[in-house]
Amino acid sequence: MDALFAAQQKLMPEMSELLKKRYQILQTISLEQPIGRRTLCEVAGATEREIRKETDLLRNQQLIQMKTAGMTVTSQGTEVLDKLKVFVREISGLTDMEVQLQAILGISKVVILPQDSDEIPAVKSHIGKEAARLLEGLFTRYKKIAVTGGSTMAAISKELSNGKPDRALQFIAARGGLGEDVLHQANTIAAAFAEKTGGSFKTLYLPDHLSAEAFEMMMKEPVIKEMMDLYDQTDVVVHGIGNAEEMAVRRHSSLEEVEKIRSGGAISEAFGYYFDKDGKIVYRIRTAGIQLKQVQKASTILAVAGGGSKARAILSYFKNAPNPTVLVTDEGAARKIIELIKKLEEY
Amino acid sequence: MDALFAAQQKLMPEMSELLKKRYQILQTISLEQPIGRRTLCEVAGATEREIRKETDLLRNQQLIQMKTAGMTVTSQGTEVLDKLKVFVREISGLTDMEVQLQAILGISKVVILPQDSDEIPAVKSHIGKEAARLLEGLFTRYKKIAVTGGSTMAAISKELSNGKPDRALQFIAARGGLGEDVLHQANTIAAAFAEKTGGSFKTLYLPDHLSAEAFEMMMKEPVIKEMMDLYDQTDVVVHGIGNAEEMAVRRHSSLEEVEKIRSGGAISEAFGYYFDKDGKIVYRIRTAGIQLKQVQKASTILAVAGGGSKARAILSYFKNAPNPTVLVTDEGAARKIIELIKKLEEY
DNA sequence: TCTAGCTGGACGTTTTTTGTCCCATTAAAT
DNA sequence: ATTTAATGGGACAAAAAACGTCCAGCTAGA
Repeated sequence: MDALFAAQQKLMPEMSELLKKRYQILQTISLEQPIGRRTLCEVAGATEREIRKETDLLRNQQLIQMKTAGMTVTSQGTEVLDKLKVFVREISGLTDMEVQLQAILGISKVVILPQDSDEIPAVKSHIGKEAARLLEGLFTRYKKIAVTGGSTMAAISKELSNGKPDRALQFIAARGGLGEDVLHQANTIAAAFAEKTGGSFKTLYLPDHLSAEAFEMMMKEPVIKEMMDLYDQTDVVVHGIGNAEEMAVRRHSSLEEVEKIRSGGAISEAFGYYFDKDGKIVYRIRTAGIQLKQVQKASTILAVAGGGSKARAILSYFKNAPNPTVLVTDEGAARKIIELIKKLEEY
Repeated sequence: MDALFAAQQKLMPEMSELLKKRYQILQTISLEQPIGRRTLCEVAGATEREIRKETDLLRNQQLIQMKTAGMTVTSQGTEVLDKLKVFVREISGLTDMEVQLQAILGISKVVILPQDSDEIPAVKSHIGKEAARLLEGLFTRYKKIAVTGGSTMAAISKELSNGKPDRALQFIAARGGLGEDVLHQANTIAAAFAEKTGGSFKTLYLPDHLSAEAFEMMMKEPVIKEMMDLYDQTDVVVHGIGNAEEMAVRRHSSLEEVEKIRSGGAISEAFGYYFDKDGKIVYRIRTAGIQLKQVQKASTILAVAGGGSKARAILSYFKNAPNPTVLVTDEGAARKIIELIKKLEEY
């Protein structure tokens, strides 16, 4: 970092935290605008008084404006956001952590966003936005994109900008699961991606859990076979990473399954596969969906997951993750991962 | 200024004041070390609590250390002072003001130091230090230096660093006045300069006010004549600028003299000359001392004066000041001068 | 027309800051 | 050797600021 900034922080140590806090608030407003005070409190994880104090200041500084519909960021505000982006990352030590994580996880690129999405819901949007930007950067080269479900994936779809539509883009639901909340399943996400980008989408309506016979039968259906072929041609895979047990519960897995997952020591889950602490596959849902081999064949894989609670899962999944994977995560998860690694090294 | 800093200040407007305050405290400690809390309060013009709060912070930041003898600046502290020097000047708008003043006063160089020496006594030391540094820069080229009296000049002598002694340096008392406080008269100052730099000094012990006859008589004395010759060879003149009336009072001038000064509309005083608002000479003390013509012949002239109360005097003196003059002043005086000029322009 | 969500005002209750002592200690001066 | 004047640190009541929390009035959109 610049020596001048170092000196500045030496003389004003409180500056760092203050800057981060205000930046985060301003950024959240920018993302959710127009947004009211109360709503902002919840989404930014702060008390009403605090939000009020800061937003009053931001208004006096002409960085935001307050209308009856809610608060909006002014042009000056977006400019400030833009100018300070790198700086905030720097003083949060995010750049350093990104390099560390790249080494730890053995992948070529990690993007870390400030704060912890477990504590501050708005961080999920920030992650979504960053992932959306990265994904958009791939659109010119790659057109066949497989997407999974989950709230993180939903956040990405929200942040995809409706730029010039690209009809060639094709979003493929990576799994046919109906176990989850409709808004967060792969099918819905694929549709949302397609709508935002002007592309098309392919869905797969099949329950996650099928008996062996039913499964075999279905796989012979032309509609399903077609999807299987698409998976083979996939250029990009975008997926979240979940905690094994949480996912099992959310999917209403049978007791038998839960037992397998538990006894196998499963920690993480991604596109229907359960991994243990060494990244070995413990169990996979018998479902129509993308296969691990097919994922590994993709040119680029975008793994998106944030929050301290996801740290162990991320670490587990990346033990054997394909090399071209890019991870988008947040500070909370990143710090926890580094902490876990340090503890491991001590023993 | 850098766009990044502008954005930073937009988001944290309180930063600017805070930085200036802490910097000033740290700088004062650096200048007066070792210094105790109480003493620092007086010299920095702040309450005990405030000083205490800030010094506690500075200590936690390892910029100063507290011993029983007083507070001292650590090596980190001096480094921070050094790094932030330009920055503090920038955010105080001093650089801008310097350019403005150069134009207003019609001279080539102005140096402005933060704060107002009327309010904060320590600022006088800062002015002294800056003037001392400038003067030291001239030592290699110029050896014959005429100095006047006054508390400002005394401040310079205090801040002259005892670097490698230069026996060739010669400090000449510009006037022989005995009217003032001994510590602040030209003779004492010349001696102090010489002691700090390892040079020699020439003094002139003659009362300021002499009858015409006595004056003529004395001028024929060889000791005096020698001084007069020295004035002709002077390379550098360092002088303060005073308020006319204040000086008259301090010098215990006769009623007759005071009347002349008053009726002439004298505003400023420098090396025994009194100037009115247009820079015209209203009166001069009949004394053995450097002549205005001799001052004008010098290669460099260093005028040093600070504090809002000196603004009018500075403006008055510089109406006709020699071009190669360099002015060292403070923010208080500078702002007041610019304010006065603005008012003048309005009418 | 109605309702949900927005801002701005208000106010009692903490929490922090502030002003002001005194005290033991130490280094210098007598 | 003794005094003196300065130092940092501790303490505490008073003042000020910050905080949590409510309500009123308004506006945009359903």
